[in-house]
Amino acid sequence: MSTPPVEAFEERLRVARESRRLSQGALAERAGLQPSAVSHFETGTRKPSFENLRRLADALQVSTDYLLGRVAVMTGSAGSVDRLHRHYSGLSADYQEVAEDFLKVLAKKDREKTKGR
Amino acid sequence: MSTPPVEAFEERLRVARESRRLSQGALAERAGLQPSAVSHFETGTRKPSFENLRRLADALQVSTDYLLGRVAVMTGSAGSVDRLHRHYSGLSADYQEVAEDFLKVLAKKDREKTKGR
DNA sequence: CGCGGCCATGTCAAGTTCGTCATGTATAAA
DNA sequence: TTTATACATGACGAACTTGACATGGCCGCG
Repeated sequence: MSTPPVEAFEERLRVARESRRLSQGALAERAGLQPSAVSHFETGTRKPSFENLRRLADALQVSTDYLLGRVAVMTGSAGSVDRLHRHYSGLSADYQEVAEDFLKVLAKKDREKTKGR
Repeated sequence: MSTPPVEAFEERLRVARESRRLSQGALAERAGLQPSAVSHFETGTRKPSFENLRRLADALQVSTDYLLGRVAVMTGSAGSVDRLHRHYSGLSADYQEVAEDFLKVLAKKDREKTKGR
């Protein structure tokens, strides 16, 4: 709750690039792109294609999930939830929904139970 | 040393979809795409755009890094897995046990459903 | 047999990104 | 001022992806 939420792709690309201390031109060279292309990406006038997204992520050494705004940080694996996760991630999509609904209900029940301290 | 090297995007998309037991049409519906588009992606005749890559990853609950072939495993790390975890970690200890047992049963049921490969 | 789900493949117009290049602005150093 | 760097912006045609369909093959089920 300290840093402002960097959401959009344009901002995240710029943040990642500046954290690497690269100019747009330098990043462009690393990624095999035109300097103007990088500028277009950071100003939001263009979105990178499949291939160029990969190049940007490679050149910047960041996850594409971060660039796409799918995750907050560029860290990967968790740790303590693994048992639950193992069971859950193997489920079919339909069953994942069932599992999520069930947990939601469970959480609500739990909260009610602990209502009066 | 067991699984064949799934490298290309087309294969990874297919693997991820099948692990969720979704038809191309079902995935298309979840991602808001045409069924034919999914087919094109899996046969390699098209590459998804920026936006559609995100949709596919969201619908399949996989990382875009996995789909792009940037990492070996498809760690969820976004979306419903996080939501699930949030609900789960807030539970009291005994409720966590209930949740885990439920998930185990669910996983077993799911496996039986897909007995024949 | 026919029917329906699943999938591959193709066509079409419309939209977007591509690389390339030119131009303009701003800042800083010589 | 002159020079250099960094960046924004726009135009251009080529190449690509888009959604919306259509078509056909393959298979399992009644």
